[in-house]
Amino acid sequence: MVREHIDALRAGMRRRGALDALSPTIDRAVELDRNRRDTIQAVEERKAARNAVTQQVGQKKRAGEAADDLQKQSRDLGDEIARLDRELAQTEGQLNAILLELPNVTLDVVPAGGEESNSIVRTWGVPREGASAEPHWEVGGRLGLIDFERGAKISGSGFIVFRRQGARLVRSLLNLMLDVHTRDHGYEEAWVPVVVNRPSMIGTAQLPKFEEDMYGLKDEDAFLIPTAEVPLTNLYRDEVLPDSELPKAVTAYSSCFRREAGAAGKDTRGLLRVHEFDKVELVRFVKPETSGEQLELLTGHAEKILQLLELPYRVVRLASGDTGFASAHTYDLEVFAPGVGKWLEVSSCSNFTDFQARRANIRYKPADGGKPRFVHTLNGSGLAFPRIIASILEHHQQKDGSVLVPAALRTYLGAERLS
RNA sequence: GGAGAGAUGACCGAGAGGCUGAAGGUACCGGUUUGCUAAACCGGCAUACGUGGAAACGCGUAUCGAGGGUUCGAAUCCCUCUCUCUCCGCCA
Repeated sequence: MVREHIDALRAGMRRRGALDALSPTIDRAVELDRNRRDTIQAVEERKAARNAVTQQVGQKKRAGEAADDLQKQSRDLGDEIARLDRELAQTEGQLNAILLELPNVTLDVVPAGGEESNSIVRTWGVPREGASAEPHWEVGGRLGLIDFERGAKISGSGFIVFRRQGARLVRSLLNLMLDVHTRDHGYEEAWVPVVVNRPSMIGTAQLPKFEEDMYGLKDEDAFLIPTAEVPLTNLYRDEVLPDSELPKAVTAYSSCFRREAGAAGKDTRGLLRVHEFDKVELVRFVKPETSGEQLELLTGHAEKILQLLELPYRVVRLASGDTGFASAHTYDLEVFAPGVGKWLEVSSCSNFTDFQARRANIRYKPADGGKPRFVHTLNGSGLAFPRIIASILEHHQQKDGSVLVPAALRTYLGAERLS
């Protein structure tokens, strides 16, 4: 597959600004592929020969004759086959390892370049003046909604305890989001494990490249999920979906776990970057030719929540170099937090094209009866809680120090104000 | 955690070292016939990789949960693992 798209692959890596780094790797892949096919031919030739000899042995034995010479011939071929098979396994292992390290090729709508080439696609709402706003860690602490100290005590830095109305706010967000996505946006609700095995992590491309970002289990080859994208997408790993079920949309709330190794000190204050957080995730399995429009749809679903929460936000199209490893096209949703004076990423909506589907082997059977094809997968947060909570505490805070609860959340929260 | 049973094509289910990519059935697709529905009959019906071909398709290899072993030869024998089921224990 790589063989046929080698030029597109090179161009894609160039747009990510990664061609220099990956060019030798790609050359190596081409070489390994050549090597693999040569070895396959050699080994299969010998297997065919052995099968023929072996059959003759059978005939002779049945006829009551000896077949010592043929048996020796077969044994010799067997030795050669064993050697070539080992060689083949090694080549395929190396090739596979390389392919797992190559990022997805971004779509044509995605500009080349790094972060500086990101573009704001649209904005919604009006950011509030920063001067009047208190940072969320102060609001949260003052109102007794967030207990940073005890979170650090019982688990470590970057673990949060929400209390009283703060805890209920988390529960309210979870219910609001799942209700809207299932009722208005047509998602099937799922509740998924937060522990997944290695094949699942490889399927959605967290592994092998990002193992150090993950919490691994000590006694088993399993991991805590960094996002519900992993269990949701892997729901259909190694399966063939009927055409009629596409597009398939699933959503789940889950805790998410990230080691955030190497991120120390950068935007880590308060709720901005934590090791465990809550999120409602949206995942779609779609036909390849529809994935472009499906990304717009999915992004709209996530935006809807921000609108209901009455938080000003902007939609940013990421440039190739800033687009995640597995993604071909990503919109980041950024919400404004006036207390910290920053736009915070609360959702990353991505079209993975067939990148994850190939790794996870997720296919569909076309209605015309053709061969199964890889689906396209998409996902996005809808939404991640901590930064949403930060923004709510900062954007909706009132002069008297209380926080006005957005109308959509009031019945869930059972209050109009956090105070 | 302990003891036992099992895993074969979309599904059910035979096979117990060579003649088995795999009987038979169901489902599905095409056809024949019967004035409808139904039935009967005939035919088709796996995937991946390699290779040849413009293509139709041909050839080769592999695949009976996964991986290893025994053997000239493994769906069939042996080992390990995974999963499912039953019983016991423990447990929210």
